[in-house]
Amino acid sequence: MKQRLVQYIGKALQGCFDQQQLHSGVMPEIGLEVPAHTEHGDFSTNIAMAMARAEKKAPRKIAEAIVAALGDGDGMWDRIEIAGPGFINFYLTPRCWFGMLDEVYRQGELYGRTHTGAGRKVQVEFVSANPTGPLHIGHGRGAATGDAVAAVMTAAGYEVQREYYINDAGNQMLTLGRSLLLRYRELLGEAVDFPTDCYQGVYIIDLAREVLEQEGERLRNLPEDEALRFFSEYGGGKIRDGIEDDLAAFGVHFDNWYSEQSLYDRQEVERGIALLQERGLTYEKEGAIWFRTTDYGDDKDRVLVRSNGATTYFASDVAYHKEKFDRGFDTVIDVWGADHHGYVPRMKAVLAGLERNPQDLQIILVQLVNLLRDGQQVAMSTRSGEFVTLREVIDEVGRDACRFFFLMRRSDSQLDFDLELAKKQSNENPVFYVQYAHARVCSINRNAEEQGMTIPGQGQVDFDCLTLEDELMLTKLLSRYPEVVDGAAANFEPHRIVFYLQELAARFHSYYNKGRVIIDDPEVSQARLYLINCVRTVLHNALVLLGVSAPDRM
RNA sequence: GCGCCAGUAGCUCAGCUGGAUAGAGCAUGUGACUUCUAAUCACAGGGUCGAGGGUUCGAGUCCUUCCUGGCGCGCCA
Repeated sequence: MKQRLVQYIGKALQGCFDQQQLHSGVMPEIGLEVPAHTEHGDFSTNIAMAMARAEKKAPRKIAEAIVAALGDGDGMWDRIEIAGPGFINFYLTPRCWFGMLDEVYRQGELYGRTHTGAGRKVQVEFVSANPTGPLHIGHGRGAATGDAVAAVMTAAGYEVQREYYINDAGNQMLTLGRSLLLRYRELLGEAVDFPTDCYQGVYIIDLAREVLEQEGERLRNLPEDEALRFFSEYGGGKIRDGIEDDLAAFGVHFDNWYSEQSLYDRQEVERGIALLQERGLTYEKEGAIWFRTTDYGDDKDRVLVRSNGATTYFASDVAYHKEKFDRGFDTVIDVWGADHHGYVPRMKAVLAGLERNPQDLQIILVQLVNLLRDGQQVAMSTRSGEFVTLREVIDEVGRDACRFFFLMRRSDSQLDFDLELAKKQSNENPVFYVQYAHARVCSINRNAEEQGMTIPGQGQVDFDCLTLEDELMLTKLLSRYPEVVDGAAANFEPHRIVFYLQELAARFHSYYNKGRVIIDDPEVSQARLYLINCVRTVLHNALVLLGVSAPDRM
């Protein structure tokens, strides 16, 4: 709809230039928006004002010329008005709007897909929690956000891959192994002094017990390094599997699990460092190798190789991101906890060092989650091992509520997650509100079928039967859905889908309460059924993007 | 000290990349179930958009200086 209008305006502008009505000859970008107030029409453009400077002419004069050139639009609009300082407002015909319902019907589950991404390859890397413990609630928000961003971008026509980066190299795996080994010995009755820098959580003890049951006491007499290797690998693998299970329970599935260790095994880390060295972006100081990230806006240079010869986490990140682009992605998106925001400048510097546009890497920072129960904060501390796991929250409040809550706010604002509220089956809970709208349509469908009616298809209804203001409003809202998807994709903001859903559900509930869909007049009933099933389609499609189910009854 | 993010109704938050009279949910108050699901709806009150200055036809949105809160500033991962 919007696109068609933009084309008309473009044509009119060209006409004005050709006929010397306007002189600057510069085709401006045509901004078309839905005005906040319905009195200002269905669409509004500010181009006359935007052109005022170049044309050296009053905006309203320019608007008049454009409007004159627009003609009648083949019945697309009732009227066009020039308003305020020079807005051009379009009032489209109901017939034109209701035609959009056929689009929704025809495309069905595909309605809302666009070609904006033009098949460009995008990778979304998210969660990427260390395999040293189970996922907690904060990871859940990252998972919901990353998955929804990937879904939204897929809908917008990008080719998207979901990737999980496993930090399975370095000290932490040894620490995990040591933690397990010590707990194992403890279970065998040894007196163990469990260090504070080991992982404190009870899941470590559970894992150690598992090992004991499977392997017996034989590991006790293994040489230390051999035992450590066993426990590291065993623990890392088990915890990784657990993470994968938890994510599956959350409805999140990755296309690829990428091992950090594999970068070392394939000498990618060395290659990455060498590449930066060849380009003269590094130097040696005090026995360490530094990357001059300050050249690209970072506030300090960063170490790649420590004076003891060990590479840093940053070094493998250089290799990892280099390798991502080698795999042919046009855009790479990293979803990080907001506490890592200090790493953004150095990662952007990596892009510059790789001679890529820093814009090709987008970093979504997800703020921390404040877990509440009845308004009281739930204390959490990863260190002490006292934290609420994602699995516990899914089990308690359900996957739908959990996902919806995580996506209700823009990701860079902090989120209060109240367990009691998320569980409540009441009007305080926005998840059910939206799902209920979907279930209601299904319920009406069942009712209609019981009365011997069939749900109408395209061409089987007379739009002239849709005479109510609410019916027109609903239709307009449905027609905006693809733009909402585009906007959410372009800005990496899945919460826009949530807000749209709430608005659509509200409009539908309101419509439902004002009158009945099925009335004595079969033609009107048919038209209304057609409309509300378009609503159902869009509710369903949008919920799917968020990973939330669309139930048929509640 | 430096940097990043935030500050909008009593509370939690939107605000479509600078547009017209700043919105929603919750909470509060009143009303609607012999009617396709009341997990719903209708109506009402509620604002110095943290503060000051600037940019322009026009600022919640951009620049700047303060104030407040969160986070980050390792040859850790």
